[in-house]
Order: sequence, then C-alpha cells, then structure tokens
Amino acid sequence: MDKISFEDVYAVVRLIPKGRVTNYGAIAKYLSLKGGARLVGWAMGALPAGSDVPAHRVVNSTGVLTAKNQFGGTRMQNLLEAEGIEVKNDKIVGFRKVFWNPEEELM
DNA sequence: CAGATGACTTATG
DNA sequence: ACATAAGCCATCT
Repeated sequence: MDKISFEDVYAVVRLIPKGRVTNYGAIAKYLSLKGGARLVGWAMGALPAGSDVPAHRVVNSTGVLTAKNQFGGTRMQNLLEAEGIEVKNDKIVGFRKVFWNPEEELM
C-alpha cells in the first residue's frame, strides 16, 4: 500500500501494551507519515464502535486526552485509570514515562 | 479537479 | 504560558 489506511493505524494501536499510551505523531511516523498525525486522528474518528482497538491509549503530544470528548464523557479517563495510567485534569500524569514508542518497542 | 475537514505537531509572537 | 499560523496527509463534498 502506498498510502496508509485505517487498518495500518488500527494494527499499531492494537499493539499498544496495557498501561502505556502513545501519541498521533509517533504512530504517523511509524507509518512513514511524517506530518500525517491528523490522518491518525482521522482514522481513529472513523473507528467503528465495538472495535478491539484501544483508541483511549492514543493521546496528543502533550498527553492530553483530546479524544475524551469523542468517547463521550469520562469513559476514556476511566479506561486509562483502569490500566494503571494516572490522569489529572484530562492530562496523563508522567506521560513521558508511560509513553510507548512503536519505533523503539517494535523496531 | 479543487476546496474543505480533522481525536495533530511544531514554530513563533 | 497562551494564542495564532503554517505544515502535514487521506477522505469527503
């Protein structure tokens, strides 16, 4: 595939270990989409409900739960806390520590 | 085909 | 530190 598609993004998101999070830019970069962070977000937005894709583990570069609004309330934060991720003020505590870099972990 | 849109990122004032 | 602007790519209208 020359261009990325939903499944490419989903595949990476599915690989995110429990208790870890990543950002759109990292996924985009892993897919060779240097500045295509928006595409990742767009793919997430197209993510059908009931999918086995942990979209709640994907946040923006600052560790803020930008997608919590789309999850519909506190559902996203609840899921993250259930995995051991601390969330304060819609922002992930120690984001740099729980950050999961696909380029480093998957190589 | 051209313009608009988006769960983003980085740089600049 | 907050606000604004520009850059990025796939899809939609």
